[in-house]
Amino acid sequence: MFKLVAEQENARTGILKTAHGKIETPFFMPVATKGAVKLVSNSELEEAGTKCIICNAYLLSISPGTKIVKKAGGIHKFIGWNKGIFTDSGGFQTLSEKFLIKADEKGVTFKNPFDKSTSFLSPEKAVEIQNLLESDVAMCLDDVPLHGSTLTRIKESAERTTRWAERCKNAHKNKKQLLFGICQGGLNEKLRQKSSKEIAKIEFDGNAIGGLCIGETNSERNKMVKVSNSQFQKDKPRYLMGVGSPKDILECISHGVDIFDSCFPARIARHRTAMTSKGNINILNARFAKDFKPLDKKCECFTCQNHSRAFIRHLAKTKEENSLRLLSIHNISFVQKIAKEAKLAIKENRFDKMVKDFKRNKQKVF
RNA sequence: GCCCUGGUAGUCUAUCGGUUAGGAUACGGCCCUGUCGAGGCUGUGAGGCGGGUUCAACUCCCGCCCAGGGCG
Repeated sequence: MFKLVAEQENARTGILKTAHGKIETPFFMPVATKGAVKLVSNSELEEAGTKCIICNAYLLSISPGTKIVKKAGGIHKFIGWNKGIFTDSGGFQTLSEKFLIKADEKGVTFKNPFDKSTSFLSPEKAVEIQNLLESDVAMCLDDVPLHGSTLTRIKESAERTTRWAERCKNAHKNKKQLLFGICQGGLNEKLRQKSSKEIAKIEFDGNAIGGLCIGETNSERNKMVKVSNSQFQKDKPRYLMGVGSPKDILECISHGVDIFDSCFPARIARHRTAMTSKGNINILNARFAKDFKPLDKKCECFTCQNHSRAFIRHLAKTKEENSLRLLSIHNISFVQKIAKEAKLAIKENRFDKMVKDFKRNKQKVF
């Protein structure tokens, strides 16, 4: 299922075996909430170096519904993606006022975002949906406390997440599908440690770190990542949910994380920001009007091989949506390249140097 | 030559005899991290020129300049 290949201090590279092939870690999953990464086609995703994406099981269960996906022959056939697919349970949507109506021990009641109906999601239901979708990796339903929650609330959510994790494990029937547990614990070291230990004990196929990237500082996040990874089995994949940026990914790889997912690269692309080795740039800036260089000098993505900053800026200025697509392709490629280079660097025992070079190269922080 | 209308940031425009002259766009900056979000926040920047009335004028009056329209 998961095999460690090489390590350098806490950083590791390995191979995750799924029903749709082996995926080398560390890897980054672009977010395809409703079955597609916004503005980017599947072939463009592949060309960008994507081996795995993550969809949202809860949202897919509302539209088009599990029946249609099943009839299509499973989620891979439905969305036309033959590589890895994780599905998120919907737990993260509890953070959004637009979704949450109430959450208690039984599960979560959500507003349906597409109409005015409501739906109920229990741990069992979340697993059942993901079983029916036939994703490669299913995620447990967790109870995520908002950033800044009281200790009482963080404790409640962590304990409930463990109970829900056990229920998810018992409900999981799809033998071809892996199931990952998720820890909580907010920013409290003891609760985070306890939660991670409890999740590890249930013996999932992989362990995820949840409840981060919701407003905490980088050092707070890194601390929690270290705490969780210290409790997780070394021979199981570790997935940090919600990260992110090149810098964050590199930092967390150095703390032993194997898998990442985030809407960040694609979202900031839609907001006209391009990631470069020297920091993020806002392509709308006047200084790019006559800049005929690619977004990033060393990038080999479709965008950088074919188009200049000046052209992309021109498209963005004139509100041509293709500009956002080109930026999305670039940012996803950029992050994929970081993950790929990290993998090689760990194998060659020079990952620490890679991180140092990366940070030195930048004029500002990502 | 005469008449009319109008001159407010780089551009377009709102309002007003008295508080920080509002907005759009442009320019600059910041943010976004298990997505219903191609979004959000923010900074710089303005009353053609000269005179008059008034306690007080971007605002009312006069002249000039400029622009647009009309008549000859």
